[in-house]
Amino acid sequence: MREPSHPETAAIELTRVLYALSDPVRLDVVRQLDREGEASCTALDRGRPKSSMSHHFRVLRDAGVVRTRCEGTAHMNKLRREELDRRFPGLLDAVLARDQRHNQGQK
Amino acid sequence: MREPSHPETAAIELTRVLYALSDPVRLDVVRQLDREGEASCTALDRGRPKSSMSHHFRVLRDAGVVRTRCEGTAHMNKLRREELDRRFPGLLDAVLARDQRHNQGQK
DNA sequence: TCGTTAGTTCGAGTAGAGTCGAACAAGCGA
DNA sequence: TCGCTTGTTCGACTCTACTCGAACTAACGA
Repeated sequence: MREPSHPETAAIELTRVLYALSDPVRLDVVRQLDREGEASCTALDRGRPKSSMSHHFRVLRDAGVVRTRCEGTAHMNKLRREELDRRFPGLLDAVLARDQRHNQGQK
Repeated sequence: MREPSHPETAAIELTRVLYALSDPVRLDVVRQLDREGEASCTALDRGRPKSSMSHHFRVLRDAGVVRTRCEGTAHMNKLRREELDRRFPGLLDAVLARDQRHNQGQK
């Protein structure tokens, strides 16, 4: 299991990012990464099967939303914050900020 | 063909909006609406079949991204800008701003 | 080297999208 | 009322996603 491939910043596509973020499970993962910084796949699965999570991480990786780094047997994931901010200024802020308001104010 | 139903502002869901915007055809429609204000379905179809466009407008409507108003036989669509801005501040700006940069800088 | 742990890959099942032609419905003008 | 125009709905097709168990692979420690 060598380091998985990631798109370069310039190759990150808006529609793919939006698509990656449009799934509740993946949005949840992104939220957690935003709060907790870097985390392994298992730490973010909330009890969901490994194979399902592996699928979602792949989508997030391929879209350029997260970067995965191998550390022993664990795969550490983190948001590609700066790169995304540079490429789509304000997008992640809007998605995640809204999220917090949603969690606090509405529920 | 009475006025189609639209979700209330408070009922607009982030994941559905992101999903609606993640399709190139729909994103293109949203771009055009952003530039041109209000427009009929035909004016935005770029030669695509009516049934396909009808599908996309439905997705955009159901997600709360556009509002459709009947005017004679035509259906006029417009972005629900203010409502979206209120519910997800900065989201549409990020999506559309990036869009323009993309169109200008890259193409 | 043998487990153990952490993820990936595969395969199958199910559901949902996008595409498009054809038929339908509604409003308008002649 | 008869067309014409504009969209919607329906049905069929194809493709892709999500889900999850099972098998596999890689790294680490004892």
